[in-house]
Amino acid sequence: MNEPKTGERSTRLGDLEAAIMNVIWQLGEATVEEVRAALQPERQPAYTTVMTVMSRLAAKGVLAREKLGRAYVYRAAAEQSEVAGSMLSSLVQRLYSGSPARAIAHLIETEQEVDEEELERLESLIRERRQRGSP
Amino acid sequence: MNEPKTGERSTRLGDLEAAIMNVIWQLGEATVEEVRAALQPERQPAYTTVMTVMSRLAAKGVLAREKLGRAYVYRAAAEQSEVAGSMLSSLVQRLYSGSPARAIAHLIETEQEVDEEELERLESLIRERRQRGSP
DNA sequence: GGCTATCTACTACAGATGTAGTTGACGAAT
DNA sequence: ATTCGTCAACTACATCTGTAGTAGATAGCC
Repeated sequence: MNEPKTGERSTRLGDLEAAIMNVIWQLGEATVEEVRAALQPERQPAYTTVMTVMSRLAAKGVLAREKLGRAYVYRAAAEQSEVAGSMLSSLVQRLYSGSPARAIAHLIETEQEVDEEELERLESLIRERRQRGSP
Repeated sequence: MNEPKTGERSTRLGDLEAAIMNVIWQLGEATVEEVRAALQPERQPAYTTVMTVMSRLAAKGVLAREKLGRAYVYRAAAEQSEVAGSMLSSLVQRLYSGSPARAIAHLIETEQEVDEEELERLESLIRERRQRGSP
């Protein structure tokens, strides 16, 4: 007696769940075993653990599954940008109370993996944003 | 029998916890009742709920408390930038697998509260970052 | 000095998540 | 067909978080 479908639940993902979704987004589709193998070596949960979590993700509607032979093949039912975006926005909302600038600043300042190319891309995004104006 | 102190636990905060920390960071210090009053009107949990969560935050070392008269006065034991930063980094790590640029892009593109002034500030941060080079 | 308001401490419980074992079905190998 | 490996389903349990009631201490009021 609840609605499972079309909406977007809060889509709050835990650590393992996020890690699994990441694998799926990267591989396009994968079986439980493939996901398990693709997880960080440090984090190699039991097969059944991965399966349980993936089932739950499917139940939540974030993953879709299809029986292929004996095993299920899982695909993402929600886009990375959608899920990640909503979680990111929500975190910014909660921790930076609606001031994303500080969050962005933190990322620019502290994250390692930002190379020149990306800096340029960000600059052009800023220009675009400015163009768009701030109503 | 575990070590509570100097380290930084994962400092993973839930929704209510984050909301409470936000109030504390803004007010500097506050009692349970003050925090409760300062929470969004939509979200007005019972007094005891706020107290329980604040006690837990104190136990985690994110809040410090001091008895003032009959009530405790709570202060932050961790800085906003520290906690928020680590949670943000961890989320980016988990959901953008170490590619913060996409996360930043998302924020620049979708968040409402980014005004001209902030855009400029971000640009100068990017310039600084470039200066620093990418080791 | 009781009555009442205000606080903290203790206790409880539900939902989400991580973790994993057990069981049973099914298909392959011999 | 017997055995073995693979997989899903079910079950279980621990931890974290949100939520809140109850009990007990205490201070101020009359």
